[in-house]
Amino acid sequence: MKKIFLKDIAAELNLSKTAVSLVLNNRGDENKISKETQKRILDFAQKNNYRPNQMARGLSLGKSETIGLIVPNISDIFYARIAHHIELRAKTLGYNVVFSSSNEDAKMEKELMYSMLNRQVDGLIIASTQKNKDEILKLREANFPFVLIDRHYPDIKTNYVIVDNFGGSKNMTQHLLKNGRRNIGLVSIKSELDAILQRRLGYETALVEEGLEINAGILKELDPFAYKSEMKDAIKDMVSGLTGIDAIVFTTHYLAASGLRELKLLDVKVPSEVAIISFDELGAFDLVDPPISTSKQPVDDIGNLAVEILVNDIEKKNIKIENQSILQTQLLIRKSCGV
Amino acid sequence: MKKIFLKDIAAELNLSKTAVSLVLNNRGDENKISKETQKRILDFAQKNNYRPNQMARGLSLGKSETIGLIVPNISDIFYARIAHHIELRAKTLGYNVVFSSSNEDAKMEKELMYSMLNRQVDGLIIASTQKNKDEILKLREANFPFVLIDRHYPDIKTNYVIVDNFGGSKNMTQHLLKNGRRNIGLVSIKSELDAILQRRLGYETALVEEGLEINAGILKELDPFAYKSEMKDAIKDMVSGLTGIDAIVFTTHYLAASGLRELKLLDVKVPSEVAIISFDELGAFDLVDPPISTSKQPVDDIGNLAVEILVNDIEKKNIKIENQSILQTQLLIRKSCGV
DNA sequence: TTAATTGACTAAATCGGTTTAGTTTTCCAA
DNA sequence: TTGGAAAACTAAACCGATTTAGTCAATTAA
Repeated sequence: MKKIFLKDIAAELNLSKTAVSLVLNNRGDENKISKETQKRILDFAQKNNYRPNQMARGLSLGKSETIGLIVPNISDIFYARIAHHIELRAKTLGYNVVFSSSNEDAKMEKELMYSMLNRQVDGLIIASTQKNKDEILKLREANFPFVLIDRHYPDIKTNYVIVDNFGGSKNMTQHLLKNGRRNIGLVSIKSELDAILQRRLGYETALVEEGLEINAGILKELDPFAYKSEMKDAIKDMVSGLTGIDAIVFTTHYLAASGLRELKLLDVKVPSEVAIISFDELGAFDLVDPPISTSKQPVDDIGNLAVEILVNDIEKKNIKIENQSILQTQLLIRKSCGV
Repeated sequence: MKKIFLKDIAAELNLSKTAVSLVLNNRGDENKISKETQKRILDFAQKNNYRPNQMARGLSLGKSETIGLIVPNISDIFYARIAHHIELRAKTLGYNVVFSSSNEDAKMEKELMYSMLNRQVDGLIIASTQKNKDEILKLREANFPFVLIDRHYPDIKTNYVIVDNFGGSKNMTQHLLKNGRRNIGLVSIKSELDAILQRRLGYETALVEEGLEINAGILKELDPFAYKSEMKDAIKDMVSGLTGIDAIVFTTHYLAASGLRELKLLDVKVPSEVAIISFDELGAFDLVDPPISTSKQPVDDIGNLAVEILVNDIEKKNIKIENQSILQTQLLIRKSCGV
């Protein structure tokens, strides 16, 4: 069975490429192709398993029915899940997904954006490094459809779907306070990501509102790429007699996992000596010893909404969708914070 | 800054599209374009940020410098990790990656294969449902480059990269035997996947070689989509007085996670009453209570090797690469099996 | 009876690249 | 001084679709 092209069908049926193309694109009626001819074309195409060359189609139409997805790292379960939801939703709307990981590298991200644009994606969904302001502005200027997820540029007005990082983090901290913890540390990453700043701010606000002081000594910010090695000292320092904390808020799941590992190595009892809680969760946080409480992000909603906003934009449907969405996280209380 | 095309460059510099195209594809020298002209073209293209339309290029060249990746589910951490390695390796070799999830559905998988072919991917990497023999044969017949990963078709000779499921599973079981467990159950999924069959076979072989009988009552095969709800009964049944097992082998990570959940609900002590071990692992198996022993798959090697074999095939480089690879798993012993 | 309309199509341009088969001009050797 | 080769290009075909602007015959309206 060899490949068959539009012109083959046309030749075989003694018709023009035009007629065949129109019919196969469901525009036979409006172009007054007789019912009979339509049937002949459809049947023949079906029988010979005709599938249009999408490159040719894309070139001609100036679009590709493809969405580009750029995330920091597809092997991060959080982004993998979002990717899955994006994929599913996109498929139901007739779009394919091309993905790539930026590895938190601004240059790479920029490269990927252009690479995808050259591949004629119809729109982009980006969990950005937040270090490509210029490129984002260019995209917007060019009126190119895109949606930011997870991370947005606070001072640029764009479509985005993020979560309430501030609120989620404040909730977590308040929960610890409510349970009598007074000396709560924070382990975060060194980063200018707004999401991370907001989580820190949420933590601080909860403390301040409770009339507590913020103690810089128990506020650790680790290098995003070296957090595993830096974690040992950070934890050791926090639980030492000097600072003697009774709880830790982790601003992201892999920090919590790593932190718990260190706590165990130091034989610190969780939650009796130190309670912990994490923003976002890994797959098995409910199985961990102890099960870790989290502010869970609605990955399904993030993915679905992003696609909907994007496709709405691409197809200029003007269905009214709120395109600056801040979703709420869900506080899941498990043993790790003592109740 | 508006988009600039080949013909714009040509017009601007008073040259032909041919000259510009040749130079931009690094074929100026062999086509005797003067150094000076080459420099003019290169400079102008650079300055104006020229980026060729990949659809046009792809249409013309009949290739796209894109690899298609089909996995059962990108939100499964196992496939997400493989995807990440595939992506990294592909990028260094100049390829992009398009991915899609088949959701274990043969029809969907077939659909995706054709959809990607229509998008002119240069090659495919597939973790197949193993239910599309005909399509795989067609691919092979058409001499289309592809590599199977994780799951292969045992009776079709193709490129593949898989792991030694039999050996890995046998090792796990033998480890439990060595530690004095005699009544070892198996929890697997109902599936014709060769990988799953091999894992079961490895388990059975270990028992038989030890002179033990295989007891169908403690060999559970759950529905792949309903395993969560079926797990409760399966576990309850296995630990009941009648069958009274002292260990369980899980053939995949999510079964282990789910199974452990149920064991905890039933207040079965792991590993003192029942030891467990799992083929493959989630991100946090070392943090779980108790840390779960596993046969760990080399996801990085799987991804890298698959890309190498594929690109070698695409580019017909004939570098000698073994293209039927069976990689070894690594037995990681943790507390869950009692030592 | 004739012009206008409708029905059922088609030829050729187009999308933005790559590539084949030349074309000029210059230079050098016989 | 002339023919062949080399240097430095270019015109036009091509990839496989979509789309614009028609064509031609039959029918309808005036």
